[in-house]
Amino acid sequence: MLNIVRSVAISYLGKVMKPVSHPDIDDIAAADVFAALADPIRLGILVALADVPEVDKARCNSFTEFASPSLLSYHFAKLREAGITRFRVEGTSRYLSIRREDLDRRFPGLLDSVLETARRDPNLPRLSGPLTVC
Amino acid sequence: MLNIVRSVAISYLGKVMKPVSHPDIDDIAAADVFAALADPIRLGILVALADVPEVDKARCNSFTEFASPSLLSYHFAKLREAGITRFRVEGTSRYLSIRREDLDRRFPGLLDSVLETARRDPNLPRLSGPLTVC
DNA sequence: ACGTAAGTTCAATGATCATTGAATTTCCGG
DNA sequence: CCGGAAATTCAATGATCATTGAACTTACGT
Repeated sequence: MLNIVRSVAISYLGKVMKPVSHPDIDDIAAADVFAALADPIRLGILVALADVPEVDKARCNSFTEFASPSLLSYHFAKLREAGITRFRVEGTSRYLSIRREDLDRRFPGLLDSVLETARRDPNLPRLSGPLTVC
Repeated sequence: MLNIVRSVAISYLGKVMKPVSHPDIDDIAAADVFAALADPIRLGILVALADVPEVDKARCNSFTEFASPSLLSYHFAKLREAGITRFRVEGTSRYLSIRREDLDRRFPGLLDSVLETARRDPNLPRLSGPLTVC
C-alpha cells in the first residue's frame, strides 16, 4: 500500500531517482581506495569500464560472466563506496561508470597507472566480447 | 648446541646473510600490490621510506612511533611479500628500502602516483622527525 | 659468559572479507 | 493486474586480516 503511493509519487516526477548514495571524494582515504582495488573481479570490472567509450552507459548486467548477480552487487557496492564508480538507476537497470574527473582531482595520475597496471595483469578476468552499450 | 655450531659457521663467513626471501616481481599480481597498500600504517611506512635519500639505509627501528615492534614486523612482511620493499639483515638490525626499479618496470608509473596519493592523505601516520639514516 | 637491544614468531582475539543461495524489491510489458 | 527480468538484501560460511602480548632468537658490547 505504502509502496503503491510512493511508486505513483516517483512516477509522477517523470524520472526515477533512487537514492544511491555516492561519497564525497574528499572523504575517501587513500587506503580505502587501495582496498577497493585489492580484488581481481573489481579490477576486471574497472578495466572493462575504462574501455567503454560512452560514459555512464555500462549496464551492471554486462558483467555476469565475472560472477553471480549477488556477488556482483557486492563488488559494485565496494567500488561505489570507495568513490571509484558512479551509479545511475533507470527503471530496473543500473548503469555504472568511473568517476574519472573526481579521481583525477583527488588522486592525480592514480587511475591511469592503476588501469595500465591492471591491463598488464594476465590473471584478471576479462569480458569475452566488447561491452554492450545501451 | 646446534645453534652454536651454526653461529660459528656463519660468523666464519664474515658476513651474516639471513635468508630473507623476496618474491620475483613478475610473480606479483596487481591485486596483491593493492592489498598491501590498503593499510594506513603500511602507506605511512612507504611514504617515509620514499623520503630517505640513501637507499637501503632505513632501520626497521625507525618506525616504532607507528606501532609496536611485533605489529611492525607483521606490516614489514606484508610489504616485502607484495614485492614492494627489500630487506637487508646486518647484525641485529634490519634495513629496508623500496624496490623502485623492479616496481617501475613491472607497474610503470604506479609507485609515483601511489606516493603522491599517499602524501596528500591527512589521515596517514607520519614520523615526527626525519628518518635517522645510519 | 652475561645482559641487553633488535626483531621475529606464535597463539589468541575480534573484525572484516569474499562467496553462496534463497528471499525480496522494483519496475516494465502484456 | 500478472509474470518476468534486473538487481539488491539477508543470513550463513569459511578465510583472511589487524592487533596484542608473551616467548623466543640472534648478535653486539663489556
